[in-house]
Amino acid sequence: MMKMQPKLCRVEDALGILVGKWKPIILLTLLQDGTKRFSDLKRSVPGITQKMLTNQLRELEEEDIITRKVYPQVPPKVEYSMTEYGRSLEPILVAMHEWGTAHTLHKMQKVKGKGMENLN
Amino acid sequence: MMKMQPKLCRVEDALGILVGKWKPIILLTLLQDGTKRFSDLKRSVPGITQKMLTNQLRELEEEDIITRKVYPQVPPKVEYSMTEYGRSLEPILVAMHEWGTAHTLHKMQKVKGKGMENLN
DNA sequence: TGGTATAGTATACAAAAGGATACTAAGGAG
DNA sequence: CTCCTTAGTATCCTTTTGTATACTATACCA
Repeated sequence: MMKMQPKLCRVEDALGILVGKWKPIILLTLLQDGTKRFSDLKRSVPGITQKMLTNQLRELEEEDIITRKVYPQVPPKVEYSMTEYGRSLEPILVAMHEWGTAHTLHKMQKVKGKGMENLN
Repeated sequence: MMKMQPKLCRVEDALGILVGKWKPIILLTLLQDGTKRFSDLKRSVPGITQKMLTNQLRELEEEDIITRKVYPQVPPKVEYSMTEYGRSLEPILVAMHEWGTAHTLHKMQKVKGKGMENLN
C-alpha cells in the first residue's frame, strides 16, 4: 500500500521535468557520456531539430537539471552537463527504463494477439 | 553508471502511459482506493471534465493499465480498477512521488532566491 | 408530468507542443 | 571574396491536448 495521498501528490514535479518528446533521451545521453556540446547532442538525438534541442535544453537548464557553459570562441562552443540535482533523477529514469524493458513482452503479446485473428 | 543505451531507450514506454494532465492522479487514486466508479473518480479528481475523464480512462484501458466493468443498470454503473500490469507501475509512481517530496526544498530555495532580490 | 441520477457523446474552440525552413555572427581556409 | 563552421533566432505552420457546453437514455421518485 502506498503512503501518499493523491491530493498531496508530488508526482507531477518529476513528471513535468521528464515530459517532452526529447528530454528523456537527452538526459540519458548526458548521464552516460557526461559533458557534451550542442552539436554532439544533436548527433546523439537523431531527428531532433535545432529549435527543439535548444528549447528542451533551455527548459532543463531553467529547472536546474543541466548546466550550460559557453566558451567565448568562434565558431561557438557550448557544453552541457547534468547538475547534482539533475543526477538525482537517475533512479526514476532507471525505474522507467526497467519497466519498459520488462514489459516489452506484454506489448508484443497484444500486437501478436491482433495479428492472430487473421490466422485462425 | 547506467547500463542502458539511449538508442535502445525504453523510458518512453512508461512515460507515454503516465503522461496526460490527469493520469497520475487517476492512477494514484485507483491504487489507493481499489475499485471506483466513474462518478467517484470524478469527485476524486477535482476540476476534471467528463470528457477528459472518459478520455484518460479510455487511454489507460487501451494500454491495459485499468479495467472497465459495466453493470447493465439504470442509472448506469461502471467500475474501474487497476490491472495487474497497471499495478506494476507503482514503483515508478512511488519513485516520482519521493523525488518530488525530497526536492520541494530545492524549488523553494529558487523561489526564495528570486524574492530576496527585493529585500537586499 | 417533471425532476433526479449516472455515464457517457458531440461539437466547437483555445492553448500548447512540435516541426520546417530560413537566417545570423565571426573567424579561418582556400 | 566566398564558403565553412557552431550555436543558436525568427517566423510560420500543423498536430496534439485540453476545455466548455450542450445533449442523450432510462428508471425511479414525487
